[in-house]
Amino acid sequence: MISAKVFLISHPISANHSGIMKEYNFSEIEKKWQDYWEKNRTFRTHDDFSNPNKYYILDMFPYPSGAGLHVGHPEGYTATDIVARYKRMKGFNVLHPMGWDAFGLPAEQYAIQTGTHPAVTTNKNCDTFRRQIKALGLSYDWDREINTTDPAYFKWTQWIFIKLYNTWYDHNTNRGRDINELPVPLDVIKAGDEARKKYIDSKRLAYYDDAQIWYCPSCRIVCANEEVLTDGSHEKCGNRVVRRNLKQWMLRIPYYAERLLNGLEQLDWPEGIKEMQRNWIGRSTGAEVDFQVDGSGEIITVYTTRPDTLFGATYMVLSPENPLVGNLTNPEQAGAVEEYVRAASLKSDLDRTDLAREKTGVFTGSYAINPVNNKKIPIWVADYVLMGYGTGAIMAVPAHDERDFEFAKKFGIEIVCILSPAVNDMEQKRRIISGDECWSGDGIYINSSDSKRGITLDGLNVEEGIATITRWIENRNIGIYRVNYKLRDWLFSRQRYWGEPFPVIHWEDGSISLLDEKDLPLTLPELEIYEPGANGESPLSNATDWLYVTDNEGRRGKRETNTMPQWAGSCWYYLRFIDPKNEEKIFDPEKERYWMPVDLYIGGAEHAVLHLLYARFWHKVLFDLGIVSTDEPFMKLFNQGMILAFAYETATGAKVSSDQVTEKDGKYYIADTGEEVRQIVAKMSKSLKNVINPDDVVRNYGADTLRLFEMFLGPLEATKPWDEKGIKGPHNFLSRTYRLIANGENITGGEEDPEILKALHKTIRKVTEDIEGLRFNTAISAMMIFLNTALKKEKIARETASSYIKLLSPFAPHLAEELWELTGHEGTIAYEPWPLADERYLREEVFECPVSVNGKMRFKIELPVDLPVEEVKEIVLADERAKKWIGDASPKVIVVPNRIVNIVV
RNA sequence: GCCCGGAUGGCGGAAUUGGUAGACGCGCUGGUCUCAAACACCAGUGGCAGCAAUGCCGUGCCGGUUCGAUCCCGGCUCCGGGCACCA
Repeated sequence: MISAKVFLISHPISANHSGIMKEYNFSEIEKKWQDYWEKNRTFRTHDDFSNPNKYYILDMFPYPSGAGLHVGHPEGYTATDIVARYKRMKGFNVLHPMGWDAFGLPAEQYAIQTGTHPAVTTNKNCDTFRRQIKALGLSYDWDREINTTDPAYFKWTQWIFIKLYNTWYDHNTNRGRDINELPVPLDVIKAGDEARKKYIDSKRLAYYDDAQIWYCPSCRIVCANEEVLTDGSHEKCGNRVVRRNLKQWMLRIPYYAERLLNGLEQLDWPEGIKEMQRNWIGRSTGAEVDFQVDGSGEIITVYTTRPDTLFGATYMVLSPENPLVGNLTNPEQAGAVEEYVRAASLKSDLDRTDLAREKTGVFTGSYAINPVNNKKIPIWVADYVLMGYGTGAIMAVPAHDERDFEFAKKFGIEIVCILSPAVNDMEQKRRIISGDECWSGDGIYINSSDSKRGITLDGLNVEEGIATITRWIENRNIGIYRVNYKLRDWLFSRQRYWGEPFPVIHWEDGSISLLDEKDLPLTLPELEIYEPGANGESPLSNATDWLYVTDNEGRRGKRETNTMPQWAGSCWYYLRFIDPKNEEKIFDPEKERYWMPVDLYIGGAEHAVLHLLYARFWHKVLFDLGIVSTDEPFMKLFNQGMILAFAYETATGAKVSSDQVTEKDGKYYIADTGEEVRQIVAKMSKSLKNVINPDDVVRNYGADTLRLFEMFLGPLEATKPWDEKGIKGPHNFLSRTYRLIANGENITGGEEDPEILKALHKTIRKVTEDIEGLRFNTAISAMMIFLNTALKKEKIARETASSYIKLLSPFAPHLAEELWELTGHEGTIAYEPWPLADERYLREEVFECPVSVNGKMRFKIELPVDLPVEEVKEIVLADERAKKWIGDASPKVIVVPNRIVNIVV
């Protein structure tokens, strides 16, 4: 011992065995290879149609915010990059592009405050994002970079808008068609040109109309239904939205509801996302039923999913906005109804989504006739019925609908139970039948027959009842089977400067025309003031030079001053990546046929409904018009989970900025006051000051470590907390890898140790399977296990090292390139063939068979693989350790071949 | 309220979907190196009892099916996400 110490002291450098050891200098390595890739354009994608194996892998492109990247971005980008690099090594022609969804409010807000043109801000932000992304070593083909704010790009966004305008939906063939092919009914033609134009406009997928829409006074912008949260606030700014009537561009997405719904089935998407889209589309089936109004010629048509409960309909409700309200209100009730309707319109402005939601309503004084039994039922007005869904009127069945029940109870309206419920609880059954409790489940009809009208439901169950009554209604011509959707027209304009201008002119005679394709793009004018008007005018209304136009005949017109919402650019960007520089066409159809559809699309779940539904809608329209070759754009979708970060709050729940907190003995305190705070995990946000910037991580540990760490954190889809303490693990793994392989002395030329060989092939198999399944955390763990095995041996054959470097290369590409070079290879590793697992090395002859007694593992015994069951039993029962548990009993033995033996005593 | 997820050591998470629970990593403990520390390296590490061999307990809770349950079934609790007067 003593002499050894003396020896070591006298040779301090050799303290780390094997002489001079090169250290893992990640900054140098990463810089070197990023320069190499850039210089050699290593990841440029060629439209090589001769390779039938193409793989289009796409990230949801980011909005380049001023704050730059946070560590959530690299998570998805690293995942796609691993797959892209892996697929290249598998011989696929890979399309893996990146671009910027760069229209948006923040740049415009900044322009309002500072007068800086949004394009300037945007370009600066794009530069930052590009620099940060390049520092991560992501293998994008930068020659295909696109930017939605580039006129060369939004020219085609405008072009698609013109296509939407010139398309109608043929419900017979269920596809969109050119507006010139729209058959116009004879009576419309007879009614003249004006009527004909009106008819055609009523069929276009894009239309301009007065609509009651949500308006955010704080942002001075209209919002799509989807952008308004349940509590009536604007999802962007959190302020209250109000109802307004404004002329706006709308898209008739509901025409595609059925196709958008059915199309989901063929898609390899997370079930949850598909379910959210289904819910959003909100298909329901039922019937429209006509009710005569007593003593008047009026008819109220209602939509109901439960026509089978007609016998239980004891009143009707009109939405306050329903145009029939005026006609159906009798003079005695007029005051009360007017007051209610007025209050409701105010309420919809201020408090439409009142949480208390006590049912309110007022009687019109009129009655309707229930067609199944001729009974007179009162007609009410109540705001729990919405004008925008169904027909804006309902038949109310309080016995079998919770909302109607609540309303009827409050206003003392009759409750007639017509369905004996399928419940065992006799007391509950009694309550339901007597109308003291509501029942919306299945059961057997009672009181639901009328011999005069030839309708009998009694004795049937709900399913049979719905079918029977629907037939009866249709035969009697008082209604019709109907499919309904929650999905509404999509409000497609915003009162903003920084968006795509509509290629639209409004003429003084009230007509609208769209620009010619050859006049695209219509670019934005230069402005001094970016602020929108207080009444919802877009800032573009100030651009007088740009705004006014005169045609050849001297007719004067005004350009559309609204711009498109941010969704427009992201609705089709994946198509432009295919042929991003094409000036003649949106893209070359041959290239489109080769590259589409997107094989794998990765992004955050926050776009589950909006972006993904809109993009699918546009895609289907383009498909119907023969512009794209596939019906769906994104075959496989995967959502990466959010990365959360630690944040701190006081005992009262007040949030404390992370930079003010210090840790001591596992507890957290505010540095200045010493007050103890609690550590929580929360979304990264500026206000909590818990945003992690990837630049810092790259500087301290390197991009390869960051990539590995983000992937090692847990399953890609999981929400995970960012805890930088753990980053040492992946970093160590990389430096240990470097130490093993960069050290020439460890690399041998000859035969490989059988144990390492076996470990290698197991690793190849595991890593390959895990990349295919997007399970990067376990792939990394498999490589760590391999490294541990190899390090124990301190020697590794060159061939083995090469295979291992290849496995590592999609995850830690810089280090892999460096090691590839150090082990004597030339050029990039990016296109080297992916290693194959050789079954020969994977086959086992013996295995450690666990033996359990009564289901509890007791000991292990080495057994040959595939030993016949009887022999296994014999060997196991003969074992001393087994005898200890069995004693004198004669046990039952269950043998699961090559897996486990269970002795039952 | 409804619809989707989820709950496993001190922590992030594994587990071939009915067959050895806790891989891998962090952290922690001990050791080597160091004047010392950091780094690195080696060993250990679910809890309880025991010097130990070993035994008992253990995958949010209660119950069930099974030779055997983290996994399947029934009933809850809590957490995350989405939707919400959609007739």
